[in-house]
Amino acid sequence: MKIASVIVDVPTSQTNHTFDYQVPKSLQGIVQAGVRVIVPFGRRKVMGFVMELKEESDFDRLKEIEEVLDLIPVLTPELLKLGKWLANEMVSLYIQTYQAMLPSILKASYKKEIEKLTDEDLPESMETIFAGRHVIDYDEFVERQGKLNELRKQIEEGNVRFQYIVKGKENRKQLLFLEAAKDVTLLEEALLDIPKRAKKQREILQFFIQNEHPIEQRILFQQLKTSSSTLQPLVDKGLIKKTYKEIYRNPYEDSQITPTQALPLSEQQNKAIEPIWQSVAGNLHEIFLLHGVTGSGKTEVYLQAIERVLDKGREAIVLVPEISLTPQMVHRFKGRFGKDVAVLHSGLSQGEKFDEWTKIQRKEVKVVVGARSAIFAPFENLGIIIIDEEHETSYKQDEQPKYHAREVAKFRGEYHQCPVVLGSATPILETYARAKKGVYSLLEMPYRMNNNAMPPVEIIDMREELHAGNRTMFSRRLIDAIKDKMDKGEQIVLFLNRRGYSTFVMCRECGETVKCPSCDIALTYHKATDELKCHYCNYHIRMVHECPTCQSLSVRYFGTGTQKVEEALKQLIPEVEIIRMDVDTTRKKGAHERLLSQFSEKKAHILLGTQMIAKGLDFENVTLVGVLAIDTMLQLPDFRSSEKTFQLLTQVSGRAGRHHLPGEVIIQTYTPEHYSIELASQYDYEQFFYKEMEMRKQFRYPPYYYLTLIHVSHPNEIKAYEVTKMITKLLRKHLTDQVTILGPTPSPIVRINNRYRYQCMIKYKNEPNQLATIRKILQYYHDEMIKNDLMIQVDLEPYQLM
DNA sequence: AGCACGCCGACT
DNA sequence: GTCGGCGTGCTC
Repeated sequence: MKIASVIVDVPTSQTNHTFDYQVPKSLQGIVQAGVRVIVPFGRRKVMGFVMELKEESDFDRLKEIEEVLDLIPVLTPELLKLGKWLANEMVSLYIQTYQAMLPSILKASYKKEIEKLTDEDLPESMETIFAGRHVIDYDEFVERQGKLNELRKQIEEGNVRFQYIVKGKENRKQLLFLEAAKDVTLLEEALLDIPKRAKKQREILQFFIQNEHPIEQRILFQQLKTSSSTLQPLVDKGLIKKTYKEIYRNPYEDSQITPTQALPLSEQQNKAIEPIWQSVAGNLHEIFLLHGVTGSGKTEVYLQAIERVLDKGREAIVLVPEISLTPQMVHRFKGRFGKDVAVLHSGLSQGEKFDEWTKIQRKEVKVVVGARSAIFAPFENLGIIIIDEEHETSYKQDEQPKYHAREVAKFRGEYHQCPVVLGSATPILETYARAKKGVYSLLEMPYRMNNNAMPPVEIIDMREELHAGNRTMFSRRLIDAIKDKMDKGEQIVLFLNRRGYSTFVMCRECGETVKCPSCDIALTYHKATDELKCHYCNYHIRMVHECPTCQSLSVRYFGTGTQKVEEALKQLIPEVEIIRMDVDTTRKKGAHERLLSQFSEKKAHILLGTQMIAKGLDFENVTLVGVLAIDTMLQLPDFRSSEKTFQLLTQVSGRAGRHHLPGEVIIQTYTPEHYSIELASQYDYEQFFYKEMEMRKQFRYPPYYYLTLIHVSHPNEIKAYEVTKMITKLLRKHLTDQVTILGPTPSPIVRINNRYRYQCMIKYKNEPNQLATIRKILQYYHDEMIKNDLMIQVDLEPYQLM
């Protein structure tokens, strides 16, 4: 096996294939499929992944692999295969797909250096840049106006050398430990030789006579109140030696985790778990939909299913939406499986993620709980994959490769012959339809634990409030209910879909709204900073008080954001304590956890927030959930808007009365008759499913048809339009007449960051030519995409039509 | 992507 | 005759 085929880290379609390299003698046996290598590529050096080893190549004059970055492959044979499949399926590049499977810290970093080889002085302009150093950065050379032709001449003359440096960025965290370098008896002898007045030295030595285990230097110094000046003589005498120990960064070090035992299962839990256990026992690949209402005890089913998997010596992946990867959730898994659990989520630093990933790679853990990308955990003996809240949009990656974790889970489940469990109270229509058809096995858990009823939902028609002269954003009913709960010492969750203070700012004289100069979207007023912010790019300006168009002073706020709700509520109920949770208050690391624990310690009456409070939270003292305005969501130009509204309402409602205290839910809306709202208030998923399926059938949407969205953007609107038009034309020409091709249409937000956005959509049932055609189109526009700032993005089975 | 090669106009 | 601009094509 002297030849390796390598996917190189050059993300273009022209290099989207393997390149063969000779494995030099010194690296034979070390280079294997799945390791990262550094290879010469043209004049440069690049990182690459070894796909396979082979004896022969079609290519002569192979170059040699220069360096191997891993001793243990970072990609298992399964992941290599998966990446290949995924890249083809998603029309993305192999290298992008493989990078997406690994912690980002494993991406190579590239540097160019200039090294001075002679003791003689270089030309003066170069000497000033070198400033006495031997090696400088090429980028620094260019930045400081270094002359390239001069550099070239010096290279030719052999006075300087030009080097490409490729490095993995990863480093393992190491700590300095001390241990005895000799036998205890020898140490005792040495103790006699140490002068009496060297008191501290004797103390240190005595410590090691009594403790044979290595100790961290920092801790020893703390304990004995000494420092390295005292230690050094002992090290010099060879009595004590320094060692480095690799440790893992432990993000959960400080939190106390109480071990838990399996809870007795309810009847419905038993019924649901039995088929999963059978599938685990028989090593059968089966896809389950666990359709259980909020509070029905799905997590306990997951935990006990995993227990069986671990008993068989196999491993488990649990995916949770990023947003609900709360400390509460992590504690449940750590409580049950202790040190066998690795946790992966975006709140971790790059280094922490890498450490958790390393534990998986080394098989030091058996269970991984994580967000989307945890689906690529490098386990080799998977026994179950669980996707909780499978309808969550965060399971679809919105960058290349635009994969959905569910599809990856199916691939891995099939590969390992193990069950995949999709859990949700409100599965997305595609999933439920498949379960109904028998493609997935449907497991129903229609009741809450302890037979708690779902909290009753009251719908308040805000139009009537307006007629009755109530111009505030709170219905009289909601205010009364809030006061009532506050009197009883119970807590309230208020949900609003908008952050900021108000949704837009408009001039009453001329009706002009203040818009972002680079995006086609109204700016949002943020009171805390007195700024207008664009939520799509990071544009922000001071609040304007004079209309930019007509110079009148009638600029007013419209719409409602979380900040404004907080303020308005404090005016109505002065004694109320509110914790506000949105992107703005949780930006800082750990803020999320801090706010939640403050609320659970009853430091506030109300938890007010956006999307992020809708999911997974479980506070026993919450008895009222209020939804302030759901209508904005229903009006979104997206075929899933009804479904998303239904899901959100159901989830928010589930936050109330989860324990002993009965709960209630109040939904304020201007469209109380909409079926999503009405059926969500009755907790009737089934009814909603049939109703929504009818709509989907009528308008040719999933699950009846598959969708592909092709999104084109360019700084010039006409160009963006023309390209999109051309693409629709090409599609119509090459695809069968069974498909519907819509477009070109402007995106819901036509301009973001000064780029105009157009799109076209393909609706199809079965279109074998589709991927090949799309690939050809991308090929056709390839040059323009690089040179002309054109962007074409392909999204198969999109989640968002924006 | 990044780099060389090659062709063309400008200028010591 | 040489330098540097950008278009074209290749990288095992």
